[in-house]
Amino acid sequence: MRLSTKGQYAVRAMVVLAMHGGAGPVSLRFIAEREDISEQYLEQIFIGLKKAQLVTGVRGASGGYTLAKPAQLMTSGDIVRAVEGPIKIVDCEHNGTCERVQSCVTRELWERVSAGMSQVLDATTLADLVLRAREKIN
Amino acid sequence: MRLSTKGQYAVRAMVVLAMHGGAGPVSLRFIAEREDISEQYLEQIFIGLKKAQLVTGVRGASGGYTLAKPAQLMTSGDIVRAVEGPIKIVDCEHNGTCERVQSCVTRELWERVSAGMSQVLDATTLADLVLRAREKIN
DNA sequence: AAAAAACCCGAGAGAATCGCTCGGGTTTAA
DNA sequence: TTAAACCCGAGCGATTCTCTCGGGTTTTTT
Repeated sequence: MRLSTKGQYAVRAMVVLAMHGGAGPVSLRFIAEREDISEQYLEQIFIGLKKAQLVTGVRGASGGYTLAKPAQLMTSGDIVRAVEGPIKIVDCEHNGTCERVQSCVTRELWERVSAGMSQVLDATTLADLVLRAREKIN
Repeated sequence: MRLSTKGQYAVRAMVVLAMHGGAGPVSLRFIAEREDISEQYLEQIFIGLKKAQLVTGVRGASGGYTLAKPAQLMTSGDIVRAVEGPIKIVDCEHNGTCERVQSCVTRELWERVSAGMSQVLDATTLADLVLRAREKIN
């Protein structure tokens, strides 16, 4: 029951991206040094972010990544889902048709837990995180 | 971001235990067959449950396990914590003293997510689960 | 035109964790 | 006395995680 580093790195990287918002694309090298994350690992993470249309890549020298839409319109849930897939704490195949009654009861429990997680993640926009970060600095 | 089978099995096993509550101790073999879980794996899980004083073992022939207290006084959070440790989605060592501001901001996020999970888990007692299971049967 | 910066991408390697199994106990009811 | 059941540590195969390697291609800068 633990979020992999991929999800954690993704959110941290997106905060960096959002904080350097207006000033052109931000290179992975910059983020990698700033956050002490492997640059090549970041590349993999950004493939997911790009696929989910949260960032747009700018190729060539002095390129990098920019947000694909305003930080207000992007939640931490979007980011986590982009790199980790759907937010669910257990994966049950046979939907609603369990032969064991007990496991069906627990399945409902896990779904409520997953919903609780999603609720927090979807309620927090990237803009919120940036705001908190700026408050910390001052 | 996924609960291991240990936590899932633990809750399912406890539901079985609670449903056969009054009628003496329930053997692991019974639970194992009923829930299609390895008996020896269950043993390991019950070590945790016992350590957390959620069950009491009855040794010898026709022994087994019983709930250590009423199902109303036991939450799914207690059970999960007993076998999986504290409910937290990331583990950050340096508490409140991050050198990187961004990661501290995300740390707060993960804590809120973990709190969301705990809220659901601690609000659901074992008695609730049993009630839902009985409703399903009828 | 050339070089360098940066994204793009698949494959795989080392380590950790998961999900058990094995092989031994000890205790107690029948 | 036998068998059922709990008790317990060690370990093993498979999977997943976290990252590296080695190649590209694209575009800016010089």
